[in-house]
Amino acid sequence: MKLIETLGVHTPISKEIEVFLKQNLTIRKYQKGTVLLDVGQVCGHIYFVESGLARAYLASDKGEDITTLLAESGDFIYSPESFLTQMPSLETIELLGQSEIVAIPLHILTQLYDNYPAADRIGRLVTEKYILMYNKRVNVMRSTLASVRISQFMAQYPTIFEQTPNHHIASYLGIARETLSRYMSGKHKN
Amino acid sequence: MKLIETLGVHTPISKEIEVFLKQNLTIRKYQKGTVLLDVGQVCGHIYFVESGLARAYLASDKGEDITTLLAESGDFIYSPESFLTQMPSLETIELLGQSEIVAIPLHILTQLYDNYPAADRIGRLVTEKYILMYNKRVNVMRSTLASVRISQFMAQYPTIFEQTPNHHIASYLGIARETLSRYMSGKHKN
DNA sequence: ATTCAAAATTGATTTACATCACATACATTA
DNA sequence: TAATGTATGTGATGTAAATCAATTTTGAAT
Repeated sequence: MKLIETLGVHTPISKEIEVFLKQNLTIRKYQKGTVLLDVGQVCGHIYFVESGLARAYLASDKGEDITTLLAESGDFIYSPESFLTQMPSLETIELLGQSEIVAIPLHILTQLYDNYPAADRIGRLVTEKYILMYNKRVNVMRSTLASVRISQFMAQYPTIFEQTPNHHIASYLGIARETLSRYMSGKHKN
Repeated sequence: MKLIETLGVHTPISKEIEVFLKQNLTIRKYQKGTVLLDVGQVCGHIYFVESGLARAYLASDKGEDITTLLAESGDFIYSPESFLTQMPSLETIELLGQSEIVAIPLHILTQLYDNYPAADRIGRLVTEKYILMYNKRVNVMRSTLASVRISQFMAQYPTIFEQTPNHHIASYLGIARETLSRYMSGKHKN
């Protein structure tokens, strides 16, 4: 499991925790288009992408949906709003390609945290890493220029960039799909 | 200490931890303009605002600085990039008014986490709360319209909004100060 | 292979906002 | 209270990117 590996990056993970995780979690293969979480459901799992690609999105007022998160192999994806507050989700989570996913149920996570104090630390460190990620993302989003947003994204997530349909990336970056297209083919003014 | 109160919102905080914190941390009063962290220093503390107002900012290439965070009474402020990686900070943290601050040194935090397993959980929960905050912020930043950013900010942080100079809020939201000014006085077209 | 739908490209037009430039108001210190 | 700096307000102008409108390309399904 890549998941175990990923969790162990910050602190070595104890044998007991590893066993607990292996006993309670399984990798499952899903086909492209599978919806892991739908609008209105309470997000009861954190999903870990062992392989493949997933995205979360909000249905906007005007038809078009807004991609809020893209996750590749080694990333977690879930609805923070819904999972952490246990309120119905506004987001949908779907798979962009055939993927292997480990779904971590909330109750298993709770058991983990309650039975293995060291797990809280792992959880904290993982969460801190995501703080850094979000922080970087806010800084990218603040820069008005589409070109900057695009190049930063390409540099940071080359794999996601090449595997994800352009219009999803555009909405993730908060720009029009036509704009992304023009920058990609070098047909913007200047 | 408001800090103790704030930490206890999610999980009741044990007497031992409370004592440990009270023994190792103190509220200090600083005057307006005090710089808590300067560019190039490694961020060695998390600052908690007991009262007053603080902001973090990046010096941009072109004169103008970019406000990255505003913190009011009850908020934490620090440079996540520098604190979590222990690399020199790109950000400056300064006080916008006379404030009472609790500076939490990294080594105290480490002691806390190492000696009181329950502290990891508190840390995790606090960190998770910030995930929600950042998540919301990314969504605000994605909406192109300045008017939306402004009204969301006003609704979410009314106190900060009224107490902070407009140009800092503008740069926090990624818009020109003139634009904020126009929206405030209703002199934008439409 | 043929058909159909979804995605990407490209041009024309519009617009929200940045930028520039200056004026006014406010605050801080001498 | 004058003087200097800092913050805000307002108009004029320019521009990056949104929007509108087709068209072409790609991909999926039968």
